[in-house]
Amino acid sequence: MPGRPRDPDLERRLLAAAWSLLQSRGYDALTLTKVAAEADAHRTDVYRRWSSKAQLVVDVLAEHLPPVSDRDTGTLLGDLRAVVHDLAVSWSSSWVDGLMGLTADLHHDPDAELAFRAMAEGRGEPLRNAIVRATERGEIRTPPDLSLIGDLVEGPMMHRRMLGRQPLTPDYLNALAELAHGVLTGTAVVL
Amino acid sequence: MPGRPRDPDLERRLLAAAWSLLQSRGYDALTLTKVAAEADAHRTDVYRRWSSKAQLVVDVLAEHLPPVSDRDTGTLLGDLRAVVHDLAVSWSSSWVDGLMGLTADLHHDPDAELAFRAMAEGRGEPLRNAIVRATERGEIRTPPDLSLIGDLVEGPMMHRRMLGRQPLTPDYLNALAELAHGVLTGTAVVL
DNA sequence: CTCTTTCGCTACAACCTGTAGCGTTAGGAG
DNA sequence: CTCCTAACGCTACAGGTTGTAGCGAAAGAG
Repeated sequence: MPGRPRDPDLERRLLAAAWSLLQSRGYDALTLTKVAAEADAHRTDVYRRWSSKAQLVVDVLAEHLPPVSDRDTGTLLGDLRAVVHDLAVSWSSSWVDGLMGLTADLHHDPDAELAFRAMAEGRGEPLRNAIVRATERGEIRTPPDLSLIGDLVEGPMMHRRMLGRQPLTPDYLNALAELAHGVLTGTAVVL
Repeated sequence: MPGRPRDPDLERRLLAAAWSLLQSRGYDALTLTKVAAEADAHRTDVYRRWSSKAQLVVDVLAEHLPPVSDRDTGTLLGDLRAVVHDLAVSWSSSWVDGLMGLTADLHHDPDAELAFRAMAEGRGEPLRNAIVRATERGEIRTPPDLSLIGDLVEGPMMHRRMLGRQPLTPDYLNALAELAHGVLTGTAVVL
């Protein structure tokens, strides 16, 4: 390919600047103008790489989101507790405030939405794997509706953080894990 | 109070214009400039009444959100189904897309956030009342964590609509109602 | 060495926001 | 009926963001 190659350092600086601004000011206050300024670059450099603020932020999140563990604890309940805990770390971060703004933008940005969904999908894999393991172990009889379970695990914490703006306490997360466990195994849930 | 009284018709026109724009274009595309234009008024008229776009939209929503029924069906499960169904109507509306943008703005708008929370709080009352009735009926032994139950009922549908962007089917809603019923009564949930 | 693409930089039109200021007007207070 | 005050109609401004365009200069690929 002829032509001057892209400067990888410039890209790195822009991503770092975006991440920094995302943490300190939040998504809404994050501006491509400010990103460029913080990266000591030009606004046009940002537009040359990302077609929108949402695209940029999705890339930034994919790079910095704390991972969801996928280790086998030996029991379904243990796995669920691990997954719930790791998801809660992300939902407890200060920048989740901005997640609302991001998902709002995704509605007019099909490409960014696709990238975002791919990322979200990947973060749901540990939960699905835990269910597969539990099924092989015999802890689960009938195969569950994975989509519903996903909503069930992440939905309440999303609701609590975004609308209720309350913290996710260990007790709360434990209740969530036991709830999912009860639903998956068909046993009574005692909270 | 001396002085020229406010024009109630002007207020009505502005609210109607905002509601119209909110439905057709969504929250993000809604602009105080456009609201004023659509209402055949001046931008300053909007600023004189609401201090921000979020405040205006909260007022609009309070006026137009479909209500949540609070009637006694005779059984906890029936009440839960009714409440879940009514909540789902709101979460299925097209403008929920804009809810993300609104809640994003609420973060820098304490007054609007307060008004929004008051509204959200009110919409949670039918659920709480249903639990009270079920407790008096003897369907519920130990008083549940109302906050958790609220997250449990509304969280999954919020998650499904906002992140998954999937529809809320009758089966899905029924599963949600039975889930809440199982948790409240301490019985096994069979989905 | 040449050619192509990126880069640095400036500039532009378009839009929205929030505030200010001005006469004008309507209606309550007296 | 006459004040007097606040709302109204309207214009204007400063500040910010967006997206795009264009240019010469630089850096590698071929």
